[in-house]
Amino acid sequence: MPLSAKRKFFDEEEYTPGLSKAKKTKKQVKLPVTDNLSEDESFSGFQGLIPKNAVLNITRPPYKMAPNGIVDYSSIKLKNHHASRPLWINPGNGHIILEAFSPFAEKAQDFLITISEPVSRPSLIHEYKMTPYSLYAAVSVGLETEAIIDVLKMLSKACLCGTEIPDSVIEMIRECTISYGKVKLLLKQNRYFVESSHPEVLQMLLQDPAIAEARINSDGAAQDTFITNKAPTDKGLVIPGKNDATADTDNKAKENNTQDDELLFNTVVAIDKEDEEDEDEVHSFEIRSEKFENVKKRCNELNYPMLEEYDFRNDATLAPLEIDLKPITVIRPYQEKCLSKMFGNGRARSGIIVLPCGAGKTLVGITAACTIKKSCLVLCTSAVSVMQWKQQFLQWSNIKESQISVFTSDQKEKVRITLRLVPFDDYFSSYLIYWLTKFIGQSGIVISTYSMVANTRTRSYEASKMMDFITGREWGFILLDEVHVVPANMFRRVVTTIAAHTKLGLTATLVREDDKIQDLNFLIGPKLYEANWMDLASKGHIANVQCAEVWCDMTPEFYAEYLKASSRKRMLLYAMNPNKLQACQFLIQYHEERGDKVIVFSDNVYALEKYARLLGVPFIHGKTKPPERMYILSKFQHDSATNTIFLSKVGDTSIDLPEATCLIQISSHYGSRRQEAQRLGRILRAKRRNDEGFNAFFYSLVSRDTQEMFYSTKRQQFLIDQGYAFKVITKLEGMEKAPNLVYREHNEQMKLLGEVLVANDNAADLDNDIEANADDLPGTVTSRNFNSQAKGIVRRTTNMKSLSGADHMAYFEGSGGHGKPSGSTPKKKAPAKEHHPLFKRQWMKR
DNA sequence: CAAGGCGCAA
DNA sequence: AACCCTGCGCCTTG
Repeated sequence: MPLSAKRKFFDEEEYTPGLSKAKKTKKQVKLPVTDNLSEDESFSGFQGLIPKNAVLNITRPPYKMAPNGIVDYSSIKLKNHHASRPLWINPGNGHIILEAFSPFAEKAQDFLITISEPVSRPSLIHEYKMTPYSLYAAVSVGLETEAIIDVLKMLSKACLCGTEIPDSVIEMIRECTISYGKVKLLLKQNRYFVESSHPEVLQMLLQDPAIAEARINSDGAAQDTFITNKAPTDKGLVIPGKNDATADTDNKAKENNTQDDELLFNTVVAIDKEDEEDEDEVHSFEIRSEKFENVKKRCNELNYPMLEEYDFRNDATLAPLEIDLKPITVIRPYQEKCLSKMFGNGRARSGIIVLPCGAGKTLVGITAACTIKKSCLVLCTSAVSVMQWKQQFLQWSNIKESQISVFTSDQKEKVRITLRLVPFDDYFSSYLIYWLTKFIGQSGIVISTYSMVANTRTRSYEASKMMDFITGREWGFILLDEVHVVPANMFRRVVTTIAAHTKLGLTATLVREDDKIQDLNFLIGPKLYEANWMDLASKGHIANVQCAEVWCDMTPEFYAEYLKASSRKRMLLYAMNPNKLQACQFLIQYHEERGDKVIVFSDNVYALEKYARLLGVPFIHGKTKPPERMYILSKFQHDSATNTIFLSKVGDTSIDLPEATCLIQISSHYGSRRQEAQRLGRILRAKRRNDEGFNAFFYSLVSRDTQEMFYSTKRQQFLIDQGYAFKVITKLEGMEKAPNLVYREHNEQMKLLGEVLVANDNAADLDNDIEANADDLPGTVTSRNFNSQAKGIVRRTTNMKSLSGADHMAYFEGSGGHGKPSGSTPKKKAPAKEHHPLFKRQWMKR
C-alpha cells in the first residue's frame, strides 16, 4: 500500500505530531520515559530510582470519553484571571500545555523548561511533560517540591476535579522530588563530603553498611553528629561577561508588572534568586575519597542520587588558573541564564547545557572555565574542533597561549618529529616530563579528543605518558563538547578515568537513536538548561529557517526495480530517482537566482558524486584530501561563481560555512534525528540572518512511497519538537517549464537505471577503486586540476575517467563501459583482491 | 610523511 | 522495527 496514502492528511499543513498524539487519549497513560527505563538494563546506575507508581490514571469523572477516544472536558471550570494564566494541564496524560502567545509565556516557559521536557513547541501552543528526570533536574537547580506545585497552581488556568492540578500529577511531583537532590557529593579541599540540608536523610543513608563504612569520623563524634555549615549562596560570585544593560531592562520589566504579574511570578523569581536561603543550614559527613564511587552507587540504589557540586571558591588545593574573559567579551542573556543555572548557589554544578548550533556553546563553556579558574580539560569529537576550541579560548579569554596545550595524534606527532632531530634517544621523554612537571606545578588547559582519552589499544609512547599525566591529576573542570556521544560504549569511560570536580556537557542535539541518552543523568549530571530554538531565532541570535519536505514521485521503472530490490539497492534507487534529481537541480537553480548559497547533502557517496558531476558542482566527501577541501570551501565562500557545493556526511559536523543560506538533502542516514538537526545547524549561523525578513531554507527531498517517507518523518521529530514546521511540497511550482533539467527523456532515465542497478556491488567497488587508482596514478590528483575539471562537466560520461581522480572512476567502470547496462556482473574483477578479506577472516579466527 | 589497518560511532 | 554506509582518529609501516 502506498505510504503516502497514510500521510495524506498532513499534506500542506503544519505537522505537529506531539499535539496530535495528545488528542488520542487512551485509558491509561504510562509516562513514556518511565516505561523505557524500567526495561533498560544498561541503565544500572540508577536502578530503583524510578518511582514504581509513576503512572497517571486518566480521566475519572466528571469527564466523559466518547467511543472514539475523545474526552469531553467542557465541564472544566476556569479560574479567576484565567486569561492571564497561560497553562493548562491535561488530566489525561499529565502533559502541560502552554499558551505561547500569552504575555507571561516567556516567564512560564523558563519555569516549565526547568521542571519538564519540551514535547513540542510550535509557534502558538507548547506542550511539555514532566518526567522523573526532568523533576530530578529541577530539584538539582534548587526548586523544591512545594514550590513546583505552587507555581503550577498559580499558572494553571483551570479547575480540574475541584483542584487546580490533577491529583495524579501532584502525586508524581511529590514522589519524584521527595528524595532527589536532597543529597550532594561535595569536593572540598580535596576531601569528599556527603551533604544535605536534611540531617534525617544523612541518618538514613548511614544505616547502609557500605556508606557507614566509608565515613570518616575524624574527631570521634557521635554517629548522629554532623558537620554543620551555613548553606552556600551566590553572594559575591561574579559570572564574567554579564551585560549590565540586560539586567537593567529585566528590572524595569519587573517594575512595570501589574499586580497580577506579581501574583503569578513572585514565586518563580524568588526561586531563581535563591537569596532567601541565607538562614538555612547544611549538614555533612566526610567519606573516604577512595570510596566515593561506591557511595555514589549506593545512594543511587537507595533512591537518593547524589548531585555533584564543587566549592571552587574555597578550594586552595588546586592551583588557580589565571583566566578571565576579555573585557570586550559580552555574553548573551540566554548564555547568562545557562551559567546562572550552573553557578546558582555559588558552587559549580555538574550537568548539561543544550544550545542550538551557532548559538555560542563554546562561549558558555569558556565563560564557565573563566568562572571556576582551575585547570580545565576539554574533550571534543575531532581534531578540527580541538583546534577551534583553542582558537576560541584565545579569542574570548585572556589565557596565555603557553597555558593551553592541545593533545591529538597529529599535534603530538609534530613534537616527536621536532625532537627526533636531537641526538638523545630519551630526550623526548625528559622533555615531556619537564613540561608536564611545569604544568602540574601551575595549572592550565588541555584540549583533546574522546578517542585519544578513551583509547584502549596500545598507545604510542608519548600518548601513554600524556595519559598518565591526565589521569594522574585532579581537574577543576572537564568540558565535554558534543556530550551526546559520551554514552557510547568506549567514550563513556572518560567519565570514570578522569578525576574532575565539575563536569559540563555541551550539545545542540540531546538525542540518540539508542536508549542511552538517559545515562547522561548519572554519567554527567542533570540537564541544567535547554534553549528554545524558535526563541533564539525570533531574537536574531540564529537564523530563521523555513523547512520543507519535497515529495518526488518515483518513475515507474525505478519503482518497479525498487519493489524487487534488496534493502541495500533500494536505498540507491530512491536516492537516484530521476524526479528527485530534477527537483534538486530545479531548487538549486531557483535559489542561486535568488542569491542564496546552497549546500546539498547526500549521505550516499555514489549519489553525491553522480549528482555533483551531472550538475557540474564541486563536492567533498570523506576521501577528499584536506587541500582539496580547503580549495573548494574557500571557493564557495569567496567566489561568486561557485554558489553550490555537495557534501557527504563530512558536512554534518564541524565544517562551518556562515555563507550558506539554503540546504537541500537528497540522501540521509536512516532515521537519525541528530543528523537532521545538525545539518539544519549548518545554516543557523547564516551571516545574513539580521537582514530584514531574512529566511534560510531547508529542503528534504523524499522519494514518494518508499521507505524514505518513514525515515524522513522520524528524522524530523527533533526539529518539530523544537518548534519547526515542515511544509510538505508535492509539486514544485514551475518545474515543468524549467529549461535544461536533467533526465527528461525516458531513454536517459533507463540508462541511469541501468547504471544504478549494476553499480555498488560491493566487492566490485573495491576492485574498481584499485584499477582506477592504477590508471590515474601517474597524474596524481591535485586540488587544482580536480576543480578546474569538475567545474566544466555537465553530463559527459564518456570522458569521466580523465576528469576524475582515483576512486571516482569505480562506478562507471563497473557498469561495463560508459553507462551501458550490462548483464554481466562486475564480479570478474581482480580475484587476487577478492579473497583478501576472506583470508583475513580466517587468519583472525586462529 | 603518506598510506593503510584497525576500531569505533551512529 | 532494524538497518549498514561512511568518516574519522589513532597507530604502524614503508
